[in-house]
Amino acid sequence: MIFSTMVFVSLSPLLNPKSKTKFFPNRNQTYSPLSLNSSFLNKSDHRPPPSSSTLHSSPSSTPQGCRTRFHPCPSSSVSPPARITHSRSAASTQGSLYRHASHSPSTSAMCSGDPNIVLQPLCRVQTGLVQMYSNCGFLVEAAKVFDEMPDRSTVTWNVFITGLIKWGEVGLAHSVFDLMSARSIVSWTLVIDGYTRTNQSVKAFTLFRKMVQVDGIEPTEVTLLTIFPAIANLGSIKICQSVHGYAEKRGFNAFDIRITNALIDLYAKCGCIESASRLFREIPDHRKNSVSWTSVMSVFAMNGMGREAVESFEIMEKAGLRPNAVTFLSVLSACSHGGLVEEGLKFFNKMVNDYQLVPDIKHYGCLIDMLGRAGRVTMKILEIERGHGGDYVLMSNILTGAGRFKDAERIREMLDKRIAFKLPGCSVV
DNA sequence: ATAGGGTTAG
Repeated sequence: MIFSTMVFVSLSPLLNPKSKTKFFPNRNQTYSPLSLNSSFLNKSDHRPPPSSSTLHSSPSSTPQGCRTRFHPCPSSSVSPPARITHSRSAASTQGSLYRHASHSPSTSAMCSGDPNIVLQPLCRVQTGLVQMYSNCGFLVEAAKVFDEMPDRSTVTWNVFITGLIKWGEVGLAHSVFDLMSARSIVSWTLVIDGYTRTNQSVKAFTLFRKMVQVDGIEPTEVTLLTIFPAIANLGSIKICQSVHGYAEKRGFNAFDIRITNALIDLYAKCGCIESASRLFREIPDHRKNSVSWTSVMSVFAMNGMGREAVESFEIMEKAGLRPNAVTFLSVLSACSHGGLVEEGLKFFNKMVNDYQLVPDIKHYGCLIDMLGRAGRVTMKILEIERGHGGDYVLMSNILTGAGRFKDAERIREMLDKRIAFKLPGCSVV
């Protein structure tokens, strides 16, 4: 079939054994998923060294700037023993699914010879295979199954595109997307999302615009939430406004609080504080959730409006909404920028004691920044830490990173003393 | 059967 050949050609980099290693950068042992008792995917365990040129046809493959969850590590997410287990079940599943198909309720229909009904279960099984391989990072295997499928549904294509994007092959995913004859909104969203997450904002927005303007396809709320970070990255208030208008016109804004919250953030990042806070004010109170408040607090934080952020926090709390770690980060950042040291410390206390939230490096970063402006850095932080069993080592590392070797040294000493003090206590118990 | 992050320091 011509179509199949086209797909094959476009996937040839994936099917090229030389490119295999690229997908398993952390793999320290090689074995194939179906090698145990499958012959239809013949794998070699002795592959030539990676040849990046076979795949890097465009800079889009560059993983730099990608968010981490975008590039799960194959060897950590799927451990070798699990893989072997998986391999066995994959191979046996294949058989059992086929058996299942022959005993399924549609057996009579299949016997009647209706090709559509016969093909559907096969397509689904193979789609499942493509998905399984894609999720595990076995893109070559996924491509092979995909290529050899006699019949592919839109879901098959989407599943394969998902796999390619998940493992950083956005450019390749786009090529596959281009070959589709019937793209669903999921297909578009996937590729746009791939570009957004790899910081290819122009490509993301170009594709989004093509989808809406040329192909006349309506985005879903997921598509919009996907395109917002790209627009924020472009920093264009004009695009921000036009997308906002679109969302408003289609009713997204009214029916999905997530869209409104994301728009607040988008306006702020495009430098339009007034629009951001107006958008927030226009949300009916009963629809405001903690993310809405957090978003508006971060708008205040960006502009040194500490008082307003503190005030927002209090209103939010009174409304019975529970702040999370991000909420506290916003308010701490606002306190830091607004010079509200006492308030900032109070919020940090509240976070740890009242809400039992564990501060991370960003919270400490805010604290350091805040206290750094006021002087007295180390002792103040240690006061907090002593009360709440915080992480001295983390603190010490932060200070070392900031060039405060002397302070870091002192913290280590205190840590040692603390351990020395604690040990006898433990032995009594 | 397929997307599925509202908000994350400096």
